[in-house]
Amino acid sequence: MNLPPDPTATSEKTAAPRAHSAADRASVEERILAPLNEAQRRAVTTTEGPLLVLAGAGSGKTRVITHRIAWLIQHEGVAPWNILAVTFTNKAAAEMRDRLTEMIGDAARDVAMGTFHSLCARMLRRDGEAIGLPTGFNIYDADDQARVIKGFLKEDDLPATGETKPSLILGAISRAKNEGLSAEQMEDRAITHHEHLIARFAKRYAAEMRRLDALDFDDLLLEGLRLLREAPAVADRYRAKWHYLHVDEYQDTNRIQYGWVRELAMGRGNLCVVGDDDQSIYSWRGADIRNILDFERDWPTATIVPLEQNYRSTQTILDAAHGVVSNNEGRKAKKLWTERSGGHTIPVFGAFDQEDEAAWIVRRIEELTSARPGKAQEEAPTPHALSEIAILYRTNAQSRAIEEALLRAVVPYQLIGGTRFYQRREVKDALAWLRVLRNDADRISFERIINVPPRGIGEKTIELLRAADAARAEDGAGASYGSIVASAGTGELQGLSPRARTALAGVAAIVERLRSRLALVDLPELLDAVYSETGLRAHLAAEGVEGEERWANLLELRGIAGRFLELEPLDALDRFLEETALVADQDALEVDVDRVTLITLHAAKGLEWPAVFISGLTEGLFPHSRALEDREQMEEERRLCYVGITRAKARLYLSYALRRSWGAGDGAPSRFLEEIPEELLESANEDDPRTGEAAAFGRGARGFAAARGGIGGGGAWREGSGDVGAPDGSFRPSRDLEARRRAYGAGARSGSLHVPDADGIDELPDDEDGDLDAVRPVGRVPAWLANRFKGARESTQSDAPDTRTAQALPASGVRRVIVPGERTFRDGDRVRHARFGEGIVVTSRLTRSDEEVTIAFAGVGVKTLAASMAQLEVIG
DNA sequence: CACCTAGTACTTTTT
DNA sequence: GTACTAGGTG
Repeated sequence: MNLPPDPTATSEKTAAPRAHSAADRASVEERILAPLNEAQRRAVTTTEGPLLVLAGAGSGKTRVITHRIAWLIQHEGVAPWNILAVTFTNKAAAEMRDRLTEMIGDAARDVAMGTFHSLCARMLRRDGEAIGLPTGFNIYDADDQARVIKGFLKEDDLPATGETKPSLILGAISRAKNEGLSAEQMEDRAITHHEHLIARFAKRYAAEMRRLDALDFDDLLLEGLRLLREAPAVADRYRAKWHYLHVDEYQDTNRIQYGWVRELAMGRGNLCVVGDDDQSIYSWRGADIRNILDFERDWPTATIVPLEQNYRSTQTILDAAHGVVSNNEGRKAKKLWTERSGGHTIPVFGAFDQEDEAAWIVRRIEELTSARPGKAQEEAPTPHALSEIAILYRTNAQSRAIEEALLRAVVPYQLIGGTRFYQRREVKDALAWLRVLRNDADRISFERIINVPPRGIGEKTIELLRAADAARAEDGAGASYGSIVASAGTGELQGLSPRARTALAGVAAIVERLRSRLALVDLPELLDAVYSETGLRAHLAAEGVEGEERWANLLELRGIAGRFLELEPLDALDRFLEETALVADQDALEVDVDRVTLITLHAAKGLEWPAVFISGLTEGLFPHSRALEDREQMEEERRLCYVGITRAKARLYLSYALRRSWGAGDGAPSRFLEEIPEELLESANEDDPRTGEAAAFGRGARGFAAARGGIGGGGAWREGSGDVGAPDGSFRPSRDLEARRRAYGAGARSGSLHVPDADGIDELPDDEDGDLDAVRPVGRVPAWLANRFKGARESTQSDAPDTRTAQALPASGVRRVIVPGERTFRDGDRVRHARFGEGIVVTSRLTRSDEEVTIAFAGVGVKTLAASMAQLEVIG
C-alpha cells in the first residue's frame, strides 16, 4: 500500500512543479477551470486571503477543493507540501487525494491531508513534549473512557446507572471541554448538586487520564490547540509549512477546531473553508454553527462565494429538500437549482410496523434492480446496481428490521456503523495488548487484557493491583501500572493468592518478552507474537465456531497491520494504533462492491446514491423524541432530513411505520412529510378501498392526521383496509442475526475490513449446529396475524394440531404457526426432524414470538430449534 | 475465580 | 432488544 507521507513532517523538499511558459499556463487554466461553472472558478482562483465557500448540497464542493489545490500547485506554483486540507473523514481525504492524483500526478502525494483528530494526534506525537505532554500517549475511545469513569464509580460505591451513568458523565465532560472549559472552571461555575458532581468527576478524570498517559478524542483537539498557542516555536514551524489551508465540512467544526485552524492561518491568512449551514448536523458534539454564520465577522476581508447550482439531484428532490429545510429560521437564505428539471415523484409508504416497512423497501429494491418488461420505456429504466441504492435511518437500531428483510430476500448489503470492526471484543483485546506494549502506564488496557485469555486473574486481584497503584499515586511515586503488575508477580504485593501471583508473573513475563521484540519485528509479526505468546490463538481455537469467527477477525487485523510495513517498527505501531483509534464509520464504506448500503443519516453526509430510501419517518424517531421540545434541536433534525433527501440523485423513497416495536409506543407520520410540497409525493399505499388512495397518507384531516388517529384507537384505516401493506409473509425470529449475517456473507459490520465475497451469497451454511432451520429464510406468520388466526381457530373449537399448520395462510414455506403464549411441545414428547431423525423434547421455552425447543436426538446430540422453522413432527 | 441464569434498566447521532 | 448486574453453582 502506498502510505501518504506524514503530513506533519517538516523536512525540506525540492522545488515545486510549475508551469513556466505562457502556453503551459494557458493549458493549465484550460484543464483545471474548464469543467467548472462561474462560481466554482471564482472559488478556485481566489487563492489569497480568507475565503468562505457556501456550498449547497451537491454543488461540487469536493471538486472545488480539489481543483483549487491543483490550481495552487500548477498555476500558482505553490509547493504541494505547503498545502493542507482538513477533511471530515479519512475516506474523504483519500478520495480527494485520488482525484488530485488524476489531475496532477504524484505531486498529490505531498499535499497534507487528514482529519482534525489525526492531524492533531500526529502533531502531538511529534511535538507534544513542547507543552509537557508525553509523546507515547494512547488514544482512548468511548469504551476506554467509560472504563475510567466506572473505576471512579466503583471506588465511590456509586451505581453506573441513572445520573451517574458513565456515558452521561462523559457527555457532560465532553460538552464542557468543547466549550473550552477546564475541570477547574467547571467546578467554579457549578451551581446545582449535579453540576458539582460532574465537575468533580471531570477533575478526577483529567488527573487520571494524565496518569494513564492517555488522550481522548476531545483531548486530541484541545491539546492540539494548546500546542499551537503555548509553543510558539512549534506553531511557527507549522505556519511556515502550511501556507494554504482548506477545511471541508466547515459547518461541523467546533470552537476548538476553529481555534486550531485560526492559529495556523494567522499571518498569511490563506484560509479556505467550505461548508453549508443547512447541513450542520453535529451540534451535539460541539459543532458550532456560528463558525460558518460568523465567518465574515471574524475575517472582515473574506471573500464569499456561494455555490447554488446542484449537479446531483433532480428538481423534484431539491424541491422536497427545500420544502423541509426552509422551515428553519436560523439559516442563510438560499435555494439550490439544477438543470435536471422534473424527476420521479417521491413514493411515500405508510407501513403497519417495521417489518412491513422493511418488506416494502425490499420490494422496491427488487423493482429497481430488475428490468420490468411489459412497462413503457420510461417506466422501465435501466436496472440499478445494488451499489446504487442506500437505505438511510435515524438510529442504528433501525437497521435490524431492514437487515432481516434483506437477508430473507437474499439481497446483499453492507452495514455502515453499528458494531464496528475495531470495537469487537477480540480486536480490542489484541489492540489493548499492543497499547500495553507501547505504554506501561496504560492501566485501562492492562486491565482489559490481564485476564485475556482467562488465566485466573479476577476482580479481586485487579482490585488489589488498583489499590497498590492508587497508593503509589498518592505517594507521588511515578511507578507505572505495568511495574506494579510485575512487582506483584515477584511477590511484593500482599494479599494475593499464590495462584493469582503466578498468573501475574506470567503476564509480566509475556509483556516483557513481547516488548523486547517491539523495535525489531514488523507489525504483522508482532501481532503473530501477541496472538501466540498470550495464548489468544490457542484460546480461540478451543472455542468452536465463535472462536473461529474471532480468529478470522484477528487475522484480518494482522492483514491491516501489513499496510505499515514501509515504516520503522515503532513508527508503524504508533501509526497503526492511531489509525485504528480514529477510523470513522464512513471509512468502512466500500464503493466497488455490489451491495445495498445501510447507513445512518449522520454517516451518510457527503455521500450520494442514485436511489435513496429514508425510513422511519415517524414523530419521535425522526424527528427524534429528544428534539420535540427544543426548537434548536428540531432545526437540527430538519437539517438532518435535508442532508438525507439531498443524498439522492434520481430516486427518493420515504417510509414510516405506525407501530414501533419498542418503547415510545406508536408514532405519527413525521412532520417532515408534511413539509414536503404535496405535489412531489405519491402514495405507495394502494389498497384503501374508501379513498382510492393511501390509507395512511394524504393531507389534512383525512391524511397524516387521520393516520395518527387510526392506530391504537381502533381508527378507520386499519379496519377499512384490512392489513395495510400486509407483510409478504416471510418472517423469522430475530435471534441469531449475527449467525445469519455470516451465513449470507451479507454484512461485515465494518466494511472494508471484513466483507466476505459476494459469491457466497447463495450458499447455505453447513448445518453442524443444527441451526440451519433458523438460518434459512423460511416464512413465518407475524405474531399479529397469528393472533387473528388463533381467534379463528378457537371459534371452530378444534384442537387438532393440524390446524396449526399454515396452509391457509399467505406465507409460503410456513411450518407451524406459533401462537404467542402457548407451548406446542412438552417435555418428553417424541418428535421427528427431517435431518436429525427421532428425538425427545428436553425442554421448550417461549420467546416473544416463537417457541424454542430443545431436543435430544439419538446419535446427533442435543439441539435447540425454533419451532416455527424446524419441520418437527410429533410422533408419540 | 469462572461461568451461567435471571432480572433490570434503558434505548440518538460519532471523531 | 441488549447490556449490565446480582446471585448462584461448579
